[in-house]
Amino acid sequence: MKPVRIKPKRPDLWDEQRVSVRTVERLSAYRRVLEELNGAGVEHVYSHQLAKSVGVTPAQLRRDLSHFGTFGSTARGYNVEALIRAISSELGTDSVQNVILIGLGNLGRTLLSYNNFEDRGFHIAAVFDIDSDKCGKVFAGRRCYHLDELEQVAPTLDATLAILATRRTGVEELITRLSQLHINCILNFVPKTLVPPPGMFIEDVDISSKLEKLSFLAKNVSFLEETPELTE
Amino acid sequence: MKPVRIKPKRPDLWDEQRVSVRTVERLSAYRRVLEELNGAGVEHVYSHQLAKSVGVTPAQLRRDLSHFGTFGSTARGYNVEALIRAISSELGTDSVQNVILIGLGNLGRTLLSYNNFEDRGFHIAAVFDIDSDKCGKVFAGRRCYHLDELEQVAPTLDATLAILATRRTGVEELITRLSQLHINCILNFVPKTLVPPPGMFIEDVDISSKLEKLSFLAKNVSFLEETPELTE
DNA sequence: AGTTGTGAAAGGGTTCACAGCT
DNA sequence: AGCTGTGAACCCTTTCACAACT
Repeated sequence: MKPVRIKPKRPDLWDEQRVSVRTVERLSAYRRVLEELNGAGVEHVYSHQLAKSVGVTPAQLRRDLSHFGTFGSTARGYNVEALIRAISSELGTDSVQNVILIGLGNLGRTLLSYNNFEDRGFHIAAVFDIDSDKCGKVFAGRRCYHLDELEQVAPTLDATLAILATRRTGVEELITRLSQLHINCILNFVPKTLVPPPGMFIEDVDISSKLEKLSFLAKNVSFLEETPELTE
Repeated sequence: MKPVRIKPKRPDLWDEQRVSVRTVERLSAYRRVLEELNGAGVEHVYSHQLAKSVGVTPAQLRRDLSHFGTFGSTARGYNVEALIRAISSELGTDSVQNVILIGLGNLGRTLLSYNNFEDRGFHIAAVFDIDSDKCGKVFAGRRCYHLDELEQVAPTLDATLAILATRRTGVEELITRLSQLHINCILNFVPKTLVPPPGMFIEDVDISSKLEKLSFLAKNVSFLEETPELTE
């Protein structure tokens, strides 16, 4: 997996700054635990505490954060609220982003009423489907448009993210249309392997694939890693 | 991420055989595309064709497969059906596995009626919830039990996999109970970071985290990798 | 005492490139 | 001609270990 070059928000990091995608994924995990700590009234946390909760090594946590700046203070660790703000800023979730949802079947409706998105800085602004019975109606506070209206409605929403929860037929054309609308980030629930056009990111959510992974692990139990013996 | 030592199903691979978790994840992707090819009547496929459909390099595909045996034939490539069988066997999905589902809210019901599981070798055999209104009733052909009955019912089902789709409260105790029932593989939809007890695997499905990753990528567009120029 | 941030080393994963084969 | 499987090289990621600091 190739690293991503990050934009030099901080001038002192200009030249060769690269961040691994794995680091970005862990950022989410850190923030989630930090939110829990914040809710519990914790103000400061050490890298070994946070690392243990997330399931990584303290060194990894410190290295991950070091790509984006210096957030810790010696002997007091990290300020929880400040670190939440810093990570949110990096992830781009410090202000709410509009997302469009395509496909209003069982899964689509479940996603619509899934509060976790709003908590984490994403707002499903509009829904599209091909079923004319659904179009024009309002689901969980969001109006459903016909997919044919995508080109008219989407540009008014200032969305760069789309969630795909349709059937398998016609997904490729849909990807092309989204690409033309400059909606370049796709969260894809359709169980079909898609080759993204240049400049587009497709993130697959394949639940069966995760089950397959677990199934493999269950069969091949002998682990290399011993218990890391992290002390609190 | 540490590699996993695989059991020596083939004696010729006994000694130090290790497989990366990433390799296992790609196995799912290969199989999915192979099923599509099989459905289209394709009998043989070259590594560069299959690799392109999946979005990996041909070398990577060949290396991944080489961990499990020799499946290709020079000048004819891979037999699609044989490779499907081989991968299924490695993943443990060559026969149907029972899975239990805990939590019958919106998400749980969506998962229950999600056909893709059955197609890929998994069968949700029973459902558990704490809502007494649901208990005793049948949802999408599966009887719903009260969570209190978990210890009585689960052992009769021969399940090693569980899907968690409950609320956040009480998940930790649930994990402990599952561990005691030797259900060691958990697909977790609860947006809470859980530290698995020894011997247990927890695979998180955190949709918001995927959106955060996409959000980061959208902000940091400048990519290192150029288009790989794979010729068909 | 105990912490963070980071060079340097170690470890793991991917790609190259080619021998051997059809 | 063109393919697979694989040693070896390369690259990326993680971990170690310590200087600087409180």
